[in-house]
Amino acid sequence: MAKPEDQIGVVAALVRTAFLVNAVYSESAREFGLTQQQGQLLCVLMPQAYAMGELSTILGLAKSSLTGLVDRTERNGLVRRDPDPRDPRGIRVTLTPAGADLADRFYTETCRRVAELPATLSDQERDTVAGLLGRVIHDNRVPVVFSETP
Amino acid sequence: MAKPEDQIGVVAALVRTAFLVNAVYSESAREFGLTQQQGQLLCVLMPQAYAMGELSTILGLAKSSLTGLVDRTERNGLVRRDPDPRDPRGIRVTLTPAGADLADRFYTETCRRVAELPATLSDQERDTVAGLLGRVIHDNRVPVVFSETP
DNA sequence: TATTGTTATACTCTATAACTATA
DNA sequence: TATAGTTATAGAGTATAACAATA
Repeated sequence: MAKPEDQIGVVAALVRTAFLVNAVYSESAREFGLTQQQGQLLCVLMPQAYAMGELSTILGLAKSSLTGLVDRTERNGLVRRDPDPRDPRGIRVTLTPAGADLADRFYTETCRRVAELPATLSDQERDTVAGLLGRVIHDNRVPVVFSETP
Repeated sequence: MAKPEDQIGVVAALVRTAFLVNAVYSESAREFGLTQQQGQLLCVLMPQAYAMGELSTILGLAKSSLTGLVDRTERNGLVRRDPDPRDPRGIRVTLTPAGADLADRFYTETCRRVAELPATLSDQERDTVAGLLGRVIHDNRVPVVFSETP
């Protein structure tokens, strides 16, 4: 039972929730032999391929940081650089079959773990949180780094 | 206006909110010449000093990772290693005056930015989010890496 | 000239294993 | 023996600046 003095403000609630989710995400990635960043890259690529510049924007990283991340993930056989047929300068980063398989499994397990976090909320309370955070996400134009229906 | 098809599940809501808050936190730290990790260390140390092992638990890092983080933050003049009077093996990591000052300013500005994220929610909706996430935090024993009343 | 992506360089962050010093 | 913390090592993540190739 939450006592009144347990009530925290929305800022601390958001920051500490982020810390919690982050820890769960990292731990899940780790158990699949991924870093958090590589796991995030795989999740972004699940629905479709992207150019380096697009990934840079979506993930909020400098382009050269992306080069390194894709290098390492490619070296692990999880993604591939395909030429962009419409622009010889560009490439499309795509999941390999092994990458798609691992992404599926990582995604499923991470969803399972994150879903456990609000275990003590009622179904209706979970819907309420989802709806309100969904508006925060929408209004702040958060990129789709993790979609519920991949 | 959120249309029904904008409704996302609680898992995606949590993961994408974490991504958003993380980006804001990092960006704020960066503008104060801090990394996200150093900023987090300062925030944890605002209310009190801690031993290395305690910080390791609070931040979820290996002890040797803490050694490096404290080394770099100490080199920047923001924290200090004080001997633990009760155990010559132990130390207490403490904010220096410069560190306390920077922590205050970083904390205040970060709060301001995070508080803007739910700008389009009503006061009551913000309270609802805070209450529900507060329970998630409580039930998952999230360490106090960021308190609302430092 | 502007855009796409990579390279070179320099840090920071992190973990594992081995170590020192003290309880 | 167990605990507190550091060192050694290796790799991953990140940014800035300079670069190459193409539009």
